[in-house]
Amino acid sequence: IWVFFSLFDELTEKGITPSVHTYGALINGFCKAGQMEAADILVSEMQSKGINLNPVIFNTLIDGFCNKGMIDEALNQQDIMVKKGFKADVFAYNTIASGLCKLKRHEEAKKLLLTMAERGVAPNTVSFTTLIDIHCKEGNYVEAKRVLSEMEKKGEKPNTVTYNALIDGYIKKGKMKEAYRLKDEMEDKGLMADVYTFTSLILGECLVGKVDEALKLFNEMPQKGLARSIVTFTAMISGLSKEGRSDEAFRLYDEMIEAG
RNA sequence: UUCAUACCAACAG
Repeated sequence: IWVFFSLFDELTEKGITPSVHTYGALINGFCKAGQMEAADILVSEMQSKGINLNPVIFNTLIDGFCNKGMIDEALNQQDIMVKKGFKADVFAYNTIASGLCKLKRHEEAKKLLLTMAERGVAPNTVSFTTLIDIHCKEGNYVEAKRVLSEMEKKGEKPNTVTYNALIDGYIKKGKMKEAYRLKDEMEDKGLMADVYTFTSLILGECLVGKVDEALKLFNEMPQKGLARSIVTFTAMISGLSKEGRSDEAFRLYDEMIEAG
């Protein structure tokens, strides 16, 4: 980090002034790495150079603090943003809601997502998807499905992430038929099932003890041009081993290592 | 330049 800052200072001493976007990208990098102190330094630097902060920068900081579980500091940033004359936008709300979710503060997250409209910020696809995901994680796929209809009624289009969140809610409850139905539904809408969709379905089949069905999905992925992730492999491997099929599990393990 | 989805871990029970 200190190497970075000295190089960065050198650049600016040579009269190269980074743009807001450059700062934004750097701040985002530090936020993603959890280096909020470094992000803060860049923000101060921008201000001392008279570069105006924008809502994106604030949202980036809010996300960084949320991912560290520092909701209070995130809210503080939102406060500063508002005091600077920016409105808390849909990104800010979505980010804080998902931050609350990570801390298992589901009720507060739901309340935020349900009241943002009254506060003049229209929920978008991400907002609804977050809400769907919360209901699913609480095991309430019925309510989650209702939110899907609601968002469509309001003209917000569900995307692959929306369906994936919903499908995961169904498989966790062993509702495989309905999960496949949702997959068909998304494909009918031109949304392609991705590695998340398949991994959830594989996990679901394992949970209901249909490991062969899971294997079918697992083998279908490469044929569809989908790369299986480490998560896909571990789900499949643990499904096999729970059924006592350790030889197949080990074979997949080796395959996974070879594939990198 | 910013937000949402899959496996797994921990104290306690």
